[in-house]
Amino acid sequence: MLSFFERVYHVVCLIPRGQVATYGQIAAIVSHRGAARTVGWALHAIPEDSETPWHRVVSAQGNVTPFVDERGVNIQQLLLEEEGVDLNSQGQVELTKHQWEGLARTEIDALRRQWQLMP
DNA sequence: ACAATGACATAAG
DNA sequence: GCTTATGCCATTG
Repeated sequence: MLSFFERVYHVVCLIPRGQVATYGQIAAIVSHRGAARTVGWALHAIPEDSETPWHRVVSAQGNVTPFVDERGVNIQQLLLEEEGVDLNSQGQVELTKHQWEGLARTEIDALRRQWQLMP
């Protein structure tokens, strides 16, 4: 039985390069609707050497995290731009262009079965 | 067991 | 547009 965090990481790894997903989207897959906050918590807990593409997760408005490094550079924005995801003047991802379509019902069900989640 | 925390979401004013 | 308030849920102290 994978922990909630591990499930989050698993799903985040499914987000294709050049696309982004919202916290709510992830939450809807790994748990019930409403676990969005915990998803954020899970991402916050990601070790830096992890290969999980956490930068492909943004808020429902397309906002990236306010986290910046010592030089004030927004890591997430940088990583996204490297993948060809453009942000508007307000530093938001254009969800209409880059939002991940998510998983098909059948795929979600398969994952849930794999995780032994009872809906 | 309980309260607090969090990189959220949604609805209402 | 904005600011609140409320719901949500796993983890941690």
